[in-house]
Amino acid sequence: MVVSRRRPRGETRREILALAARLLQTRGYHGFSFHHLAEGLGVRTPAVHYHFPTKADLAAAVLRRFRDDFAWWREQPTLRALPAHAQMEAFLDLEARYVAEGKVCPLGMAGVEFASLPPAACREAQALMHELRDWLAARLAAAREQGQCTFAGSAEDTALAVMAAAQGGLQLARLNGADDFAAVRRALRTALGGDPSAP
Amino acid sequence: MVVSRRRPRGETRREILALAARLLQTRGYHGFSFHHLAEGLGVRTPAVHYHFPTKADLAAAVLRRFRDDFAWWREQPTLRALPAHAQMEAFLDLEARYVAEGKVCPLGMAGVEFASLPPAACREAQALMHELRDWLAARLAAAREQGQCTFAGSAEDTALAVMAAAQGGLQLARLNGADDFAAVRRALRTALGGDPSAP
DNA sequence: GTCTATAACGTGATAGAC
DNA sequence: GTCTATCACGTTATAGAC
Repeated sequence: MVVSRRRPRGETRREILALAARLLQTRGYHGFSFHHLAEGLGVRTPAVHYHFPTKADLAAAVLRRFRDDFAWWREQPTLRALPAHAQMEAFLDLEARYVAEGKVCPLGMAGVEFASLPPAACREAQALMHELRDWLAARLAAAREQGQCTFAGSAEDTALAVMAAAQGGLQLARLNGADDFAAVRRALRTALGGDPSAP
Repeated sequence: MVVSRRRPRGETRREILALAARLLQTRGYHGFSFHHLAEGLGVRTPAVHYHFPTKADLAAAVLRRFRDDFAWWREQPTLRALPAHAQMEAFLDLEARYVAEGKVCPLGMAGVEFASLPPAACREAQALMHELRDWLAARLAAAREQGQCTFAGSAEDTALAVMAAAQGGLQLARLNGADDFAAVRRALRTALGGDPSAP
């Protein structure tokens, strides 16, 4: 016999993670509360605590899910079929979507609030950063080797610069409008020796 | 007759602004309280409220002071005597000092917490961003005209990219160590056509 | 799994003495 | 200018019923 539920099993947990991710990317860790979460989901705060005992648990889980999502995304056949430089553009497309949603990069949030973030959340953010850096550096190195890019300097330095420019660009876009992220992206394309007139 | 004070007139206000700036750049707006300020200054919280009635007032005043400091800095004769590209390097030196102090760029903090920041603070941050962007774009345009840089694309786009990379680099440095800011800076020099082996 | 109720605490802010 | 005392409120978190 099936007991009726307002949501399927595991659905509330997923919705909490999704809303918490959005709040983390728009208001920062200290800028939202369990009340924001509960209100947004149509439940009470203890329901949230049932799924994530503490706010620190929740933040770590959200960042962990960013890592999982990235690991999944980068293994997609449709992505892996693309040339290396197009894979990097696809990553910048992800960031561009954040702009449209008024969000910043989770690594930007973590960087700004690092000193006041729960330790477990810091560790997840650091792991995400390493994974993203290594992936980007590999794409950049391959793109240069295959003549799709012409940047000088090491792929590792360049990967960090691309990450920094992208997350900084998201933040500038919040201060001054989405065009500023587009401007940063144009400058990035120019600097990497690709085609600056691309979308 | 002079009444003795623990601090000279106006000194406490300055110290509050300095400590608040440091806390804003390390913990974010929602990551510090009047208690942090009072404890750090050896006073009680109402003493802070005397100088800045609300936290919103304080945040706006701190960002206003960043604007004033930048306006003063960029007019210094010793800076203005430098070639345009060296002026831009001097700006990156300022950011590098933040790295050593474990701070992020105030514009990064404002970008991340934008949606939960007091309106007056948002306006000051936006004004600072515009002033910095215009100054950087002018230096970059002059540097290219005088053959000190060789970047392609518009000076405005490039200025935004430099700002984004610098503030993103500060945040990455918090996650993974100061070397990452140095790496971003190297990549920046390479991309702008300067000498990447500079300090 | 979600609820009501409540505890325990931190925070922004004010009143009024000194 | 700074203090003590205090307030109102929001926040994280728990207990126990359903």
